[in-house]
Amino acid sequence: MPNTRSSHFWSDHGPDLLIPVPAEFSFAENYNHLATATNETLYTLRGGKMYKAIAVGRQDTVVEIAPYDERRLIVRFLEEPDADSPTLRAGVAEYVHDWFDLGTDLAPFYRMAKNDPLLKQAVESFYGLRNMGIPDLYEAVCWGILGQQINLGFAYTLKRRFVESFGRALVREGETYWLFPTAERVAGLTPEQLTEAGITTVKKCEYLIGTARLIAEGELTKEQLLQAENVKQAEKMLTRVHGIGPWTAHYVLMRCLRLPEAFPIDDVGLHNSIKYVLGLDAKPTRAHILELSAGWSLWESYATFYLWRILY
DNA sequence: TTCCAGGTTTCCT
DNA sequence: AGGAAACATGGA
Repeated sequence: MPNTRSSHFWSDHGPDLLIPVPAEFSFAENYNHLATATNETLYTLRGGKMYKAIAVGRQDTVVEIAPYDERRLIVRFLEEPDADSPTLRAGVAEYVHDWFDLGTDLAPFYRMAKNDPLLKQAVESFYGLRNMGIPDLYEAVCWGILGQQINLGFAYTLKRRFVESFGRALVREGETYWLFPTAERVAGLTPEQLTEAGITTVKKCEYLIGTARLIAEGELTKEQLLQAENVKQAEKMLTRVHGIGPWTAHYVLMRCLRLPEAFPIDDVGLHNSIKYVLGLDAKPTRAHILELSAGWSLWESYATFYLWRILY
């Protein structure tokens, strides 16, 4: 978490914000990564720029994100009367910082990966790609649940139905931008309301509501998870929740809490990527993956993220 | 029709 | 603790 008390890590540029990026950063690689998502609801790519609705406290806003120079991003507010609000500006800057994972120094990862047979090609091809995350805990949990045991295309369809039924639409400059449904909103829904909205898998509906209640009641928070002694304990805090198994737990720890050693080892996409890179006839066994990843210590999440990227 | 998809729960030694 | 079986839905 960047320090925003004594001095901003970002700076004002008229009504816009300038946000510094690390050396190991490529706007184009991150843009191309976002572009691989088909049917995405929660951001828009247009003319080399990213557009995203962001909630800061009770305030909703929409921003445009683009490269400013080699070392900075520029963030422009779209039709935002409160663009001079310090809390809104700080909140947006922190969100962007978190979304792009700008606080991680990737140099050690690249030093390790350039000698790793599985990662070598990926880190060359996608140099500057960050683990673009899901800062909101409920959104991260939902995306994990929605993605369980179905193909990714259908998962995006379910997410779109969920967001467009229970999220909030913001219209700016003639375009619509969506905010993910809040846990507070979904906590008050019934499974029937979700199935009627097109979430055809009943179990997922129950899980989406159950986790919404926990999070809305403050019984599952990012702060609690970050206080865990280690990844094993954080995993346990998550897997005791109905609908969250080992895969979803590590997915959330990787994309939201950003534990570097989070490792969704049972992930089918990871298996397919390893199979592809090594030219295997069949998907690797768990033991084989443990062997291949022995040198990834504290970079398991980034290794997984880069291997996923290969598949698209 | 069969198989698989960014798994989880339940039940069983 | 660790493994097998049941589970649900859409797309290729």
